[in-house]
Amino acid sequence: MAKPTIKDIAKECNVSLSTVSLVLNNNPRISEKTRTKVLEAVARHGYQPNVHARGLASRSSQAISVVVPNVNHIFADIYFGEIVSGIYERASDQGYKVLLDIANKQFIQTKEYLSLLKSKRVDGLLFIAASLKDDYLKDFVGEPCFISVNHYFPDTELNYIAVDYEDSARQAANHLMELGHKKIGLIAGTNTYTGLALRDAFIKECVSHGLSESDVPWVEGGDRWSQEEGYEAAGKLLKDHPDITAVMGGNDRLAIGAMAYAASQDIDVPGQLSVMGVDDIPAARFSNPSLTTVQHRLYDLGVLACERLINIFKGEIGQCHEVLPVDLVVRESTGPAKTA
Amino acid sequence: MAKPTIKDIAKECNVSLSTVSLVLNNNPRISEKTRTKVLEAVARHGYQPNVHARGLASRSSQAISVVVPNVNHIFADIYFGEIVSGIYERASDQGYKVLLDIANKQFIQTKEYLSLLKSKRVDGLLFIAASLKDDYLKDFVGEPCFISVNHYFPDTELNYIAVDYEDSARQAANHLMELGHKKIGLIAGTNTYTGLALRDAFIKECVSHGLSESDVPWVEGGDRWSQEEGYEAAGKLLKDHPDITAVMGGNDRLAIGAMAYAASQDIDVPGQLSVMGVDDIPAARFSNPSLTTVQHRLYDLGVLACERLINIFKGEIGQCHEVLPVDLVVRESTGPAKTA
DNA sequence: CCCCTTTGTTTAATCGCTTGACTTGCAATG
DNA sequence: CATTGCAAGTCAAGCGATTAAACAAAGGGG
Repeated sequence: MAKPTIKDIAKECNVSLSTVSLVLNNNPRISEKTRTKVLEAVARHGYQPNVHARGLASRSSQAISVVVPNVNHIFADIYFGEIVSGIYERASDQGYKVLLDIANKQFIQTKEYLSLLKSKRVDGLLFIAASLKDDYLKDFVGEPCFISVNHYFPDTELNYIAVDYEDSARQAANHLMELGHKKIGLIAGTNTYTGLALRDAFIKECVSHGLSESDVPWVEGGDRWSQEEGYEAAGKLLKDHPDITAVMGGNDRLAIGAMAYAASQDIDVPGQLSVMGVDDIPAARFSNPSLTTVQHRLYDLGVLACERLINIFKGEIGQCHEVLPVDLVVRESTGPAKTA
Repeated sequence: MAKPTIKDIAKECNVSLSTVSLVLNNNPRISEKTRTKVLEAVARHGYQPNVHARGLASRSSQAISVVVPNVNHIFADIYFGEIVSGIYERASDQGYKVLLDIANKQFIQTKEYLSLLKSKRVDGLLFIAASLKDDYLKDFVGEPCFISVNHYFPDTELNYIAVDYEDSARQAANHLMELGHKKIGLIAGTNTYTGLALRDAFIKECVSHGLSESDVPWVEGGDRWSQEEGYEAAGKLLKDHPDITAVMGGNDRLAIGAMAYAASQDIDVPGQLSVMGVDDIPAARFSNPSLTTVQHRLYDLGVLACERLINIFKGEIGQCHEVLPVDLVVRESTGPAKTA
């Protein structure tokens, strides 16, 4: 029989349509006997309920969309892969499918992110790490079926979930200050609010421990948060402020770039210069010297983001403004400040 | 009005349900006048047809699933990102949505890849580069709504589309032989049929130009096709065959690893040893020396894979067994064989 | 002036499932 | 013994579109 329907199963079992449906939805009102009878017939025919009929009647599609930025080679960055994997994990074990969307011009101009919801294609959206200029996300204010992942917009009520960039900054600042560093250069990515938050929190923490703002000079890391940009930025930083004894990178790749610059100038790390980053990407462990950093569990972030979205679907929570703890990971690239 | 339906639009325009539907589906039998009247109402209400109602009635879902292997940090490899981006591009401009699936244990054991089709969740599937042991793909023999991307199974009728690994091998072999190399080491990934095809074609080409099989020793590259594995493999190769003057990597990462090994042993590339790879990943251009390689246009592969699948949906083609041309890219890492 | 096309629109059947309201049979209760 | 309560099912009304087939009006040819 081609494509059996619920009707075929019902007929074969001598029960009504609705009984089959109830069995399939684990309704407790069905006796164990009929239940197994039905399930056997289902297995025998390899029956799969039609997802559209189901979605139409139940007005939910058991699917979410994951939106990633339209960056060239987006997935070259482990960052997204990790989060997406986490999302996929939780989604599939909760019976949700994952749609992939890329926030390209068409997606934004046609407001496809809203169409997806209106057309019931998905029950909700997860936006991964947009940048400062993605203000179209404001369309989602008041819309519960949406969470911004690892990004947030100050002064809005948008749902978000992110790792704690401010605490990352504080832990990093304290680690360096405890090692005696009194003049610390910062390479900051400033095209995201989380990047800005990291920069500001870092400087603030330093100042609150007695350093002055001029003891914490910072330079722009660039939009791609890349190793190459870190290399450049470190050069600028050390040229303008030859007396800094430590460099803090806005992420690990910037930090690794900074170490590469140090190596190119025969500056010993950590002997003459301490360097640290944020994220704990795999490369951080294998760099030479291995990189001290603040670990962000991005896979877990993905898992949790998905979980919160589903929590919202189920009405278990009404909104989501959550921040995940981070951990300092001390490796070889940081050491006591050299005494002048 | 909450969530307008086709009925609301029809009422407002004083036309029937079907008229609106016909307009929405660009049926030419509707007059220009009614068409614009309807479209205006649609725009006014921000109406979006319910995807489930549509799918139920039209028995198609305008969505495809892209299945990637369950590899840790899968997206760390640019490889997949490129193909997926290409697929997304063509899918969205043809009005198809893209579902992301990961071929993990659950996905395979529950035969979810079949359920997706049976439940009409998607109209078709694109499997990206599975490995030798993924024989469950045989379930798709005779199933048109499926294409294996950059991978194929010999002796089956499975649809596939892939870059030309055999020609890659031939071009590489000829490039090295033209430079005078007479003893060439090969680092081969052997956990995919394409990897095996590359290895066999490379050796065959060399032999057909007068080398003997012992002039083309090969070692296993490992399952991850990684730089680290390339480093190891190069060591083994050069230890067992100190007289080789060139190394061919099964992909760029293996080749870059081999170059790293050469550097660690103060072997000059290309002065003492030529090294080349396959793929032309971005890093190939930036390695030192820059890497000679065979370019695989993976983004284009993704675009075409998606196009072929849609061709099949439309009945424009019945099957797909296609191979994409590749191009030799000569850079700095290969040179004339050193004369003994 | 009648019949036949053509063009534009409507009618109505369907797609396959969910779900609140209703039935039935039977054991327990007062 | 009539009544109540409950467990296990069934009924039937949607859900919101698509799409043959039917139909009405307008034009065209003889």
